[in-house]
Amino acid sequence: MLAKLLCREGQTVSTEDEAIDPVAAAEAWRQRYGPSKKPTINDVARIAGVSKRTVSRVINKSPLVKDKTRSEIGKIIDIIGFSPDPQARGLAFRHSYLIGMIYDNPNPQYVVNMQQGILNGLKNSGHELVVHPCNRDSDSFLQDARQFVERQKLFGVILTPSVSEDERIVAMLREIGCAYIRIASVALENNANMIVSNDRLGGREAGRHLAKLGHKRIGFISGKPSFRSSHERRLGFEEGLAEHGLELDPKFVREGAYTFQSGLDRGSELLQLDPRPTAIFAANDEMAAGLLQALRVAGLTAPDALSVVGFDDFQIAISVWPRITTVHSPVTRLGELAAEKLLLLKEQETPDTKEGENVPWLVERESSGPPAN
Amino acid sequence: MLAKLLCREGQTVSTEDEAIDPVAAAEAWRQRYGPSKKPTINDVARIAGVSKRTVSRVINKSPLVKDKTRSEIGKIIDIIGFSPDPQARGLAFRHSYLIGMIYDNPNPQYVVNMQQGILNGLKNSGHELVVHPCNRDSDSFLQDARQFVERQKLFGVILTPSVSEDERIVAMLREIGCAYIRIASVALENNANMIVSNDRLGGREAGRHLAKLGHKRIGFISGKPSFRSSHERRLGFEEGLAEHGLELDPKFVREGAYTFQSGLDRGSELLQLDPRPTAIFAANDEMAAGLLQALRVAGLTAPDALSVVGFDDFQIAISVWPRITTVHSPVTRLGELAAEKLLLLKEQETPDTKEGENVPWLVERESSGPPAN
DNA sequence: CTGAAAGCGCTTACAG
DNA sequence: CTGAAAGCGCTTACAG
Repeated sequence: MLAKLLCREGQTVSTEDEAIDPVAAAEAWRQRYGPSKKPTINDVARIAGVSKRTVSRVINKSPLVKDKTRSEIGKIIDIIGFSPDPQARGLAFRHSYLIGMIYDNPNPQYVVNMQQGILNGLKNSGHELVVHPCNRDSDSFLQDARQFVERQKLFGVILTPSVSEDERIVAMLREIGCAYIRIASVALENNANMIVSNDRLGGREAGRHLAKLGHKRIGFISGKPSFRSSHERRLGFEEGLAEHGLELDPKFVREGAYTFQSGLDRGSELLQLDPRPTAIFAANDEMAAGLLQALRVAGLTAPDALSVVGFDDFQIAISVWPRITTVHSPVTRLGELAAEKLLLLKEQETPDTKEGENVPWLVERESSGPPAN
Repeated sequence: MLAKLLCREGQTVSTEDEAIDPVAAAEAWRQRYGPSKKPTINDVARIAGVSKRTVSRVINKSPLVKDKTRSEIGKIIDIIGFSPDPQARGLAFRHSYLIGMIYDNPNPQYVVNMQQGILNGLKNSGHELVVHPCNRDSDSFLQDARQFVERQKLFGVILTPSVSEDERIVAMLREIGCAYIRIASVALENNANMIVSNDRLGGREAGRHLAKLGHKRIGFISGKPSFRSSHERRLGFEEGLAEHGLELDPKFVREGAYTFQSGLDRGSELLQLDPRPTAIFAANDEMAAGLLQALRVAGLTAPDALSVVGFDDFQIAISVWPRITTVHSPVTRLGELAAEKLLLLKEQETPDTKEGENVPWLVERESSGPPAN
């Protein structure tokens, strides 16, 4: 019947008791304008024979639409390939569909993995990721961040360590009403805004590992004190040692900066001690690699002269020799979770957070073994 | 005089022969609404006593504005802190102020350095960077990219290797009229759309270096054939060798994949040859590090058993031992240049490209030396 | 369950 | 050199 109607000159005809076929009308539209024309909400409304208000309702999943109307509009949208303009939508909604990632982590692999994870979590949500490195020590730090968020009217923001630990920026975000998720080694505030990587648990594994191997003189190279993760990794490490009746001797502890060079420098210092430690836990792989370099410079090798354990499990851990026993932190997964949580946050839904889901784990490699003496 | 006027109840009064002081009016506005109110073009127009059309003209640097009007409006903008909403502007202009970076390079340091460079080049331009990893082998590769560009109505796009070498995506961008800059090892099309890293020149330095050291049996580990940079590095390398009457023996050439593991695997193969090469150029640092690992596995060391040269000069080159002699490629600078060129491209200006500005250079370290035999 | 009108914050012909 | 009106593609009270 409809087929017959459509045959007349390829046009649909509507009479009082016959409805126009929306599918056919949509196909005709696509036919007429070719594949490159981008339809608007007005095109959809015209084809469907409804107001754009109604189309808007189906876009925004309002329940106040008759099922039949909804499904017809849905079909038309599919056929003509309509997708609402995020810019126009954003203008009306007073926000954009952009997620900001604000970071100051110096490790490229951390940044890229995190980005990848966030992007995974954003997939098919219609949101895009805009990246924003920052410098917490800059005078314009807060102002830069604020301008970034306000100008782009960001949908929300994901903060990674160590800027995620900065209460100033968090206060600012709250003040301007910007949704945010903080990724950090430990819960810094109520769960709704946090993704926690539980670095302490990872540090504990490192401590247990070295203790079980029989080490007694055990050293530690930290990150900068402004990095909370470094604290957590140390606390966990000490817990792991304590389980075996050991404790960290302050004279075997040095402050690094999460860089290769700091691992090399602080490592050299520790190696000059007499007696020197038989094992050292570096708070990240980059420093552990530097420590390995220090060993070489001193004419020593791991694990016979010194056991080395790192944290992160990035490529560097398996690019050096011996390969580094380290704690694996699921960075990409953290990014994914952060993105998902941010999306839920805006939907006012209560995120069903599985507590303790992210647990780092130990990866044993060749850089650690029993103590020599 | 004006001061007196302003004293009356803090209001400005205008009489026939006295103009309102726009500065004072602007300050009063800021006073009244507090620091968090975001002004719009209408606020500026109202305070200045002009139409918003005129304000729009000064925002867009139209010459058709009287100097006095322009400077007054400029002052008001500064005082009340107006900055045009990119979303609204974009809606009217039919494009956004977002730059897309489309990449498929597997090296995190490359990606992060590139991003940083692009961001540097975008600074204070009012544009933001949205990142978009892609997979050239995916069926939806082209469609994904197209949707990304069209949905966000991107201002322009920066393509990095190897996706920058994909003619399909470039054709698509041209078809939909999206401005783009391709970053690549060699000019792939007319200069206006290219930033060239001249990898061949870098490869030549590597070749000269090993030739000068006296090596004769020289090997090469390439990247995947789909990476143009690998070709260029090899061609340059052969040029450098040729200058000294040497050429690459095919039996010392292996195909890697720019990864540590491929450097390890292909390196092991080359080391089993008899006689084995006395020097190997790996087309990137990651593979050179893998090659060093292969040496260790074989009970050999660099540079006495084998000289190793890499390419990139990333952190890995100085994290391993011996530190890798390599070719430095100014990735961050390339990103910066790409961003600047893209901005100029849209302004219809002819970019004044300094040809051959980006020249990679050799960095000598401990992994290379004279041949043993 | 649906629609006509106004508005988000800008710009662009068109007049003057 | 400047302005009133319409428009970019959406959404939101407000009616019905």
